[in-house]
Amino acid sequence: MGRWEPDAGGRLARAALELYAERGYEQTTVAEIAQRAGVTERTFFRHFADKREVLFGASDEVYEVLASAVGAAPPAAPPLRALTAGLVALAGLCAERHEHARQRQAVIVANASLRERELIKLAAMASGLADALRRRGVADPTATLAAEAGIAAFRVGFEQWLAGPAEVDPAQVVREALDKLGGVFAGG
Amino acid sequence: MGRWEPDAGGRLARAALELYAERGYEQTTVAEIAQRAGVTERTFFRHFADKREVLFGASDEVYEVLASAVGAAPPAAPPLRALTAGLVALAGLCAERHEHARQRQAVIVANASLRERELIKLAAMASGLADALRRRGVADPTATLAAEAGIAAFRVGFEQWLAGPAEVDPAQVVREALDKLGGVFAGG
DNA sequence: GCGACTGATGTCAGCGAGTGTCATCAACGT
DNA sequence: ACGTTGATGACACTCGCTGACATCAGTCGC
Repeated sequence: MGRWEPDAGGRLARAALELYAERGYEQTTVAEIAQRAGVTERTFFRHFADKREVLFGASDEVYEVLASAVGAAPPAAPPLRALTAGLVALAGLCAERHEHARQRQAVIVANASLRERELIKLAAMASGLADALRRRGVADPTATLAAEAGIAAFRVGFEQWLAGPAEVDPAQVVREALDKLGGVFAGG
Repeated sequence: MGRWEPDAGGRLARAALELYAERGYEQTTVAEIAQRAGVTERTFFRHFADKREVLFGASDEVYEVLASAVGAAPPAAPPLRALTAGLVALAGLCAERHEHARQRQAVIVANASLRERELIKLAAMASGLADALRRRGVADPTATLAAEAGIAAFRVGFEQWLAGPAEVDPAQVVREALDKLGGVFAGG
């Protein structure tokens, strides 16, 4: 065993989510989070770039899943098919964590600066998705547009899934959102 | 004439854009902006909620133009037609200000927290756009999806317009972006 | 074993964003 | 003239965040 309790980052992330949920993001100070995690304020900022980032640490894993699922689609598959594969894989990541995702989302939507941070994470996802489509030979601006629209559909589907019961398959809800979006442009 | 020079807010907004462009957003302090505008730091925060908001003051006007153009489309027009009308009207607002828009955009893309703020403004536009579509009888989640995708297309078109010569009509570029996006879902 | 090194943490000083509060004083209405 | 209003100044304060240096268990080379 080390000089300190292990997993300081994990303790900080859990303490932060708890406190943000209990009393709100703005009413929570970094000093309080650090105290609950048993470290100093300075250590918080060694693990997370800022007070918001503590809720978004898992983003990196997400980019990889998205890109590899898009790349794994059959080479002859049209862009929409590859896009769907990526977003369905993304949805799969959350399937087992309905309650955690719901609590986290409740904290985020309750605060404007957390919503800002979420939006830039989604934009980064869209950017990575567009990259993955370009690697499949989809040209710009089509790749960018498809990625942006796809992420929008994902977001809408994800919110629907959060609002519903835990048994529902998030991947299926995301598929349906993409279908609906297709209807806007195809059916008029 | 009042006790002070008039239009303190305008002077602050101009001073801020100048300084952000000259030396970067993070290297500029609010005290410096206030000094260049001839007021105190406290006065800056009476005119703008924070250091970022000084670049986004015109947003309110934007929401109104968007909503009224969507509402003004013929009642029988399909959602895509109404959506296009709104985004084209929005593009028209910028037509005369190519250089100003370009400088402002350069400042924004150079800084992550300014990009965050821009994204939440765009999300607010999408939300208002979805409202306007719902008032036309478009049901959710179609209204939300169409609005999100439409804003994505607007953004892509707007960036293309900024990158090109000032004579190009931004409305036309936005139209083309929407067409391309339609191709993803229609043509496969 | 012993010393050098590493790496995560603590400690402290400090800057800058943003807020609450009260004072000031031209303009305006009565 | 007199009270009111509204924009501003002045000042103290909290909190997010950073840089610099100290500390010390574990580890590696010898």
